[in-house]
Amino acid sequence: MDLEIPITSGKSQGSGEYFARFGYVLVHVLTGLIMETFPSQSHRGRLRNETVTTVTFGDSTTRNIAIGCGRKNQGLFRGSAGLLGLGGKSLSFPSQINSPSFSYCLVDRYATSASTLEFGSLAIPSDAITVPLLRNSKMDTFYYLGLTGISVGGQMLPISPSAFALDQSGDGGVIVDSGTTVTRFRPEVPPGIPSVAFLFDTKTLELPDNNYFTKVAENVFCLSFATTSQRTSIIGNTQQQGMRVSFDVGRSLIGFTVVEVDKIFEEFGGFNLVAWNCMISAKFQDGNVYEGCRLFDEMPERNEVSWSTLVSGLMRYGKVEESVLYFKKNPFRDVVSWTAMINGFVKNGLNFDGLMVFRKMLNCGISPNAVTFTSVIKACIGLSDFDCGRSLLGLIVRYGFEHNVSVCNSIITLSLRMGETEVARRVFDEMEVRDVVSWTTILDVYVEIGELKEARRIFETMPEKNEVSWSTMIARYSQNDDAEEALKLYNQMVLEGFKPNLSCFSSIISASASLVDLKLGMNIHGHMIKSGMEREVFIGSPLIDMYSKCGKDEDGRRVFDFISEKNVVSWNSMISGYSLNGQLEEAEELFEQLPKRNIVSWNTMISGYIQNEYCEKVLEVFSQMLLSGENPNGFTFSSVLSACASLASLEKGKDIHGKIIKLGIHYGVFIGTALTDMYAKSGDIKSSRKVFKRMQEKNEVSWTAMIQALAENGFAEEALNLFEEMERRSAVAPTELTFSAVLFACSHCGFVDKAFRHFESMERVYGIKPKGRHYTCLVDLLARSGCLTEAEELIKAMPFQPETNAWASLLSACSTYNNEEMAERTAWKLWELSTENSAGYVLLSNIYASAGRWKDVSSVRKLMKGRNLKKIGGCSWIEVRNQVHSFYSEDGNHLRSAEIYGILEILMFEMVIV
DNA sequence: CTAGGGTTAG
Repeated sequence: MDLEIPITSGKSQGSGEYFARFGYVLVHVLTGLIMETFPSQSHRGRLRNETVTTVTFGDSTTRNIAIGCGRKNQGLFRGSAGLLGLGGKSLSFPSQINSPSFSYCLVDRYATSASTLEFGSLAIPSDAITVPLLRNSKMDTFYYLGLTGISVGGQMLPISPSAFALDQSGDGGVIVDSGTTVTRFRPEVPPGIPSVAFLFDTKTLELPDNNYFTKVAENVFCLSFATTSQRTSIIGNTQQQGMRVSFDVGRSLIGFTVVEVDKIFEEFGGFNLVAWNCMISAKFQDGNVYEGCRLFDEMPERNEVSWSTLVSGLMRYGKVEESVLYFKKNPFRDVVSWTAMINGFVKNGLNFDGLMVFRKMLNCGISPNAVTFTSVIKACIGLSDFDCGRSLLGLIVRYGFEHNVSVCNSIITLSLRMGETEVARRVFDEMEVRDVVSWTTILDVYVEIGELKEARRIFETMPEKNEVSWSTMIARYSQNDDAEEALKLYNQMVLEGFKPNLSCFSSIISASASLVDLKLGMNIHGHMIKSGMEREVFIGSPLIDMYSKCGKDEDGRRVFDFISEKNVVSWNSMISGYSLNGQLEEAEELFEQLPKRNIVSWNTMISGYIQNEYCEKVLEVFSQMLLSGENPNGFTFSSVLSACASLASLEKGKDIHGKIIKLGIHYGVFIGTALTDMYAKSGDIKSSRKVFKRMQEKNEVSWTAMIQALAENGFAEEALNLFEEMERRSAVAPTELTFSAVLFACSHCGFVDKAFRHFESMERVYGIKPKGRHYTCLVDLLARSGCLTEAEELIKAMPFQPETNAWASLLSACSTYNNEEMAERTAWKLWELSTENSAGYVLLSNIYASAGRWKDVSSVRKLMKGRNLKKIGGCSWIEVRNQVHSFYSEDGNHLRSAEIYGILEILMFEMVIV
């Protein structure tokens, strides 16, 4: 259905006039039209992402379509469905607002939370998160500015992970379209709910300037951050002064806009003292330190509340010196302001100074209260000064706060940090009144001592939970690699109406990263955006990690660029993300740019080179690292050793081993295993055995490394014995890789029966499904033992596509056992799988040659030539003074090859004589 | 009857 809505004529004229008064133009589209566009029957129960209908608005230049978000009381963010940025800090009015290619839409909040209709744009900015709330007094509805995604030609083109993740979050549909096709992301839309939408177009109409928006945003935001009582207070005040302000906690967190705040100032001569204090507090909560200070300076009179608001506000943003200065000037130094000082120091990590302030306070004759004690206890915990903590207990009793709930809560934490978990439990048990913090703290006690089951039991039975309780459990499951359980809890938490906070997001995005589930990750990313936390460093890194693990390093980069205050962890995550996706150049570039590298940065870069098989680079970076003065740790060494193993560079490996001993680094499982492997790969099996023997702690990887080491160095029986020892000890279970090594060993001894026995036990005893390489081992074993038919049958019986190596092994055995007929068959099979495998051609032609079938030899050669293949010769190399020299058979490419061949002749001559 | 300081997770 096509709908032509002329934007520059007819009905919209009135709208133009209306909005012209505000300095910009909006187009008002009435519900009727919308409901016509989306008749109720047609969209009920339909699937997501379905093209609903074709809508054309306006002419080509003013054509703007958007689709809305959220549905009231549905989805994950109940009551605030579709509200982007609500309660978040990351309000940024994008500079692109003046860019003609972008247009923005204002959408009626309730309309969109009820139905899917909005108007968007042809193009949407990539940082699609900006959402200030505006209240239009004339319409008495709330609006938000929503920027989302883009689709061109009906195809969804998410231009940022933000935009796309927004779609994925499931609690609101978003966007689409170049102007002809609207794609709806909500499965059903309840009919009959009025919708109102506004949009303004940057191409044809003037926009309000940035200042206007910034001002609106700031002030709205400021109030959105205020507590309920702060807002109630402001309303109370303004109402007293005769102004009518509508405010409904149940409906919205946003009470009013800057327009009204300004009006209050203009028409009523400003706030009274209480309202001033509220405004200052709200400014600080919003992170606007400058504005908070300005308001403080400008206010006509101040009381103790104003002063302590300022002092704590400054402390919260790390402005310790300024805060102290103001504290000194403060004429009303009461308990609260002293406590604010103590806590401010503690917040900034200056625990000792906090305690000093406490002492000074006592010296000044000010009596501490319960809040003071909670702060001082925190300082002791921060300092790990448990003697001080103990002496505080006496003071608490003297001032009579031993039954105070908050003080007891702090004592529980103190006891936990002191390692006195039983004391913690006793304090908890003896409390007469417990609050949600008490329960959460005792929950944490069990989580900390690793009694997750007991913690879970407490969690299930505690009388009240808050978001910290949920976070505690979720974080722990996530840390214990139980991502599924973490997610289950997360979903449950959201369903029960709790809003995930920063720390919860951090855990849950790590969990989804470990599941490598992009859709899930984006879903959660969408929640983050809607909570306005997208720019936080704390969730940025796991988010980068998630995108990178899912192969979306570019999206990871967008997240990275978007973090407002990056730290070294963010940089490391991004570097690791790039190398995970093979983008080593980008990783290197970032590594170079990284302002301050830490040990993890170096390790990340090193393991990046390993993953991408640039082993020489590893040693290079490692020496750079030593030069820079950074001390390598266990991770560094195990990576560097594995590089040495790949290079089969015994000299380097020994050198590294020496460094490890010199630095006195403890031989953990990782280093031990890496050493075992390195020595084995470099051919020094004796040292390999020695290291393995000395390892105090061994895991399945260590055992596997040793078994493989023995098998590959011709000690197959010893390898098998070691495996049996491993099975007997049953402390560690063999893995897939262990079995590869074991079968390899069997194959080298010709132990057919043993091999089949182990192979069979894989699934039966250990529940490991055999993979291609295990079958290949068996095929190889059968073929080498001359059981060609059995080998061929095994290949055919494999439950999946056999590896090319399986065919190659068989072919090679056909050659050994002169089975021409099977060789031909096998060679063709091999070529079917891989035309580039030159070994097949060579083998077959050799078989023909030995049978005297010269015609066939030449046809195979021709075939090989026609496919542009060359025989890959065997290659040997030797390491001399840190340089690897490699040689092929009859190779004359080496710079000093004349000399080399000369020496070789002398050697040969001497060998003959001896 | 409204305004300032605090405890739990990461």
